[in-house]
Amino acid sequence: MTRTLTVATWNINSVRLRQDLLTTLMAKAAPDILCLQETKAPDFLFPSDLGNKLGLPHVLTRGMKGYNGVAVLSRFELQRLETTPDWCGKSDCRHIAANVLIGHQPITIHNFYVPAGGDIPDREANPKYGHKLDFITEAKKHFASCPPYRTILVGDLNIAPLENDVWNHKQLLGVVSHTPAETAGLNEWREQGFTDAIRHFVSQDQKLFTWWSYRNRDWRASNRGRRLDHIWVSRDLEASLSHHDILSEARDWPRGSDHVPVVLTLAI
DNA sequence: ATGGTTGGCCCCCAA
Repeated sequence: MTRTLTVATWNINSVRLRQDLLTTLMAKAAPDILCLQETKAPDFLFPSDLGNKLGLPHVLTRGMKGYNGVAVLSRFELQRLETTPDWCGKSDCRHIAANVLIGHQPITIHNFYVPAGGDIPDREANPKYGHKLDFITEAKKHFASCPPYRTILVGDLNIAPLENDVWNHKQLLGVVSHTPAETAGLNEWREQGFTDAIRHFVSQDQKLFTWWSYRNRDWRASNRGRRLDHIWVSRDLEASLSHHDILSEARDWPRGSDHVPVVLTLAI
């Protein structure tokens, strides 16, 4: 029997401030699994009724005070993967993983919030950039040691890997999120057994963005976007890729995030 | 070349 599984990822930039927008997202995209980044809420302050309200009653959170924070909300039962690495030894709530109990064989989901990396693309001058590169290297090594199977990896990876993942490739080569060191690192991580599910549907010669800075007067008119949010699937799931959606309209939702939701449907 | 905005939280940091 074939069924569909729809996964959404969204850097929501404060879950407590934007609960209403999640109701809107459910009405538009109806994901079975919703992965959030930058929840900015410690677990005891994560809205306790949110999952039930959205029809996604199985909820896992990893949050901290003020910064970062990730969550998975699911229509299906989740088994948390407890033995995930402590990335860069920082215990900073940037990753949560679970098995989704669906059908005869579970699907594994990884939800990442990769460090943004600060402004200066130099690890000596800017330790945050070094942290970002180290995080990517650790992630690559981790998946090299346990190759993905029936696995979906989503998140705000804070890197736009392709020329058409940014509004101006040449101008952004020296800007954190599109430097050669970052894009090479992200490609090596993905090559540990994943396919870029969104680029499976959208040709590499098409511009594709998931984030537009708050610092533009009119994000749609200037369209200085970047594709920072990604969904990858393990290669065994490539044949199951069914369709995708990038909800650019969400950038105009009242008091919205600077990121928009990315949605993938699989026929499994 | 610079500045532009947002959120959380302790008057500044991170994005």
